[in-house]
Amino acid sequence: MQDAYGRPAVSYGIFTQFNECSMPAQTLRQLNVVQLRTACSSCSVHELCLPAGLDQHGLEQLDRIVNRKRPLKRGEYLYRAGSALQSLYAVRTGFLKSSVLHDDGREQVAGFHMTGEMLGMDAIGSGKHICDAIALEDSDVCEIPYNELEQLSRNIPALQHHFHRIMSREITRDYGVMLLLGSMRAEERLAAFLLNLSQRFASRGYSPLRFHLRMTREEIGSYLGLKLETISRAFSQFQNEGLVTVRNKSIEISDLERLRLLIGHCSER
Amino acid sequence: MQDAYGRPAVSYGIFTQFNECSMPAQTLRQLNVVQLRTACSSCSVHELCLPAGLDQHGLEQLDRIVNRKRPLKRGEYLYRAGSALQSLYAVRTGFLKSSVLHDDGREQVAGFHMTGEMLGMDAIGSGKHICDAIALEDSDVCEIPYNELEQLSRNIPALQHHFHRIMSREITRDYGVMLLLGSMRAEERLAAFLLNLSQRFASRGYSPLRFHLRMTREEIGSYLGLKLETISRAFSQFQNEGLVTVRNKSIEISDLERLRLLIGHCSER
DNA sequence: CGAGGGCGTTGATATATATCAATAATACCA
DNA sequence: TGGTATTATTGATATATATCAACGCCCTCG
Repeated sequence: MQDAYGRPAVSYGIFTQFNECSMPAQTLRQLNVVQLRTACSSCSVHELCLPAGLDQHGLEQLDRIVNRKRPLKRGEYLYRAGSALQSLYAVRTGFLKSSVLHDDGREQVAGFHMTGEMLGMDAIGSGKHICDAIALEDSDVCEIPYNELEQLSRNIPALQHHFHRIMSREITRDYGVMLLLGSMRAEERLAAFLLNLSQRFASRGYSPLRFHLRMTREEIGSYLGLKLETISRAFSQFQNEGLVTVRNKSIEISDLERLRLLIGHCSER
Repeated sequence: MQDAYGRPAVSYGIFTQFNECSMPAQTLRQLNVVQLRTACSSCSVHELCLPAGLDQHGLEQLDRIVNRKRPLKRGEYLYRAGSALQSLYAVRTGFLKSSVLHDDGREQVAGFHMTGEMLGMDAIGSGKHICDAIALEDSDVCEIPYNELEQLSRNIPALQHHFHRIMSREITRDYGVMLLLGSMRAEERLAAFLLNLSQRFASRGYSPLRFHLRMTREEIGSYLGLKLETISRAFSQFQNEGLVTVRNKSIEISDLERLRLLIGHCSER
């Protein structure tokens, strides 16, 4: 097995097998499922929205059950913890977070979701969502009614398998986060986080070295099990060491390799 | 949403909806899938091995693809990270752990698995297991060839749905662990862990108040993102406060309610 | 029965990160 | 446009947990 973040062999990003896509989001935004599939058949920015391996007929069937949701404004909820499962969602454009809430008010960000990624699978077990999903910027999602997906995937083995893979990768990602939370120190965690984002941006055709954070330091901290001040300090530290140039939410990775090396060599812990 | 561990509304145990079963493991051990289902139809110690809602015919079909594996001795591997996905596994009797490995040698226990729980779902995404699964005591598992399960679940909607629920609950559990690792202090984590075990033992008909830990302090620590000394100290602390009586691996919970209250009231963090 | 190794406990100390606090930069909104 | 709230940075200090170390208890196995 390979190391946590940034290394291709094991991907802890939710859906990190996006390696071949270089279609700009601008274009993606316009297309429906079938069009997308057609336009970019080797591209997998379509974990479910347009699964690999579906034939034309399958795609049309899938397209029929997928609805375009009204776009979300920044800060709007896609769903809330406790609400009944109706649909799974795939991010078309934008950026969302999932957060789990304690009853004592503590919040833990469980994941960030970007174009092509699915969310909502946590609700299948109990029929209710266990976390809030909130748009971190204006976002556009498509909605896949869960019952219909189940039914359709009974008829389309490739869809069924693809769906299982998506669920499984979410589990894989979660294990990666556990590893991160359970055994990495602050700087390692942040490095891993940046590398993961970098990779996810890259596979969507964006620069892996320059990107814009959509979340606050506090949200990063929550995700990484750290306080916002610690995130801030770690960023400053990276900047001092010439690893990264940080200006608010703009990130430029100056030395990807050293950032990678940092993980696992920061200390023994 | 409810609190993390020990509260019924949200269950972070892998498969914690076992509430109605009171059949001793001794009996369970003898039975095959169909027999079990018949013997204990309201009992769900059978996340997959005998899914709720399957009719007799469905059960027979399922039973046909499920193989009994040769029993595992303590310390034996059920599978290793990197090995190809062949089957998913359900614990018949015994106790296992899953652990994820860094390349730098760090190990993180990602979960403990007891009777009726499934493991191996992490491998569906990539076709390879991403963690090691190791028996912590002599164990007996049944093996469900993954391809056949997929195929069968296309014909049996109840099985399909049940399988999805299992995957989803694993995700739910993982979110709970993230919450724990990301926002709880040492004593809260250990309390949550004990309450979770308590609940899982209870739903299998064992005492929720007295049980035997199958794992070492080090393994608990790894799971909870803490060092073994910290686990040891937290146990001692609980004992001093009259919450728990600890004698090596035997645990007796003396004050379940206070143990519950400890979570979220330990500090603000 | 006795030796040895793994496992667990406990103490002293070190250290990473949280907390508290002040200030600065930025974004948002009237 | 300016004012205010949010977000980010940085410093000083506190604290939780890790680390290092010693010891004792089992359990196993010769």
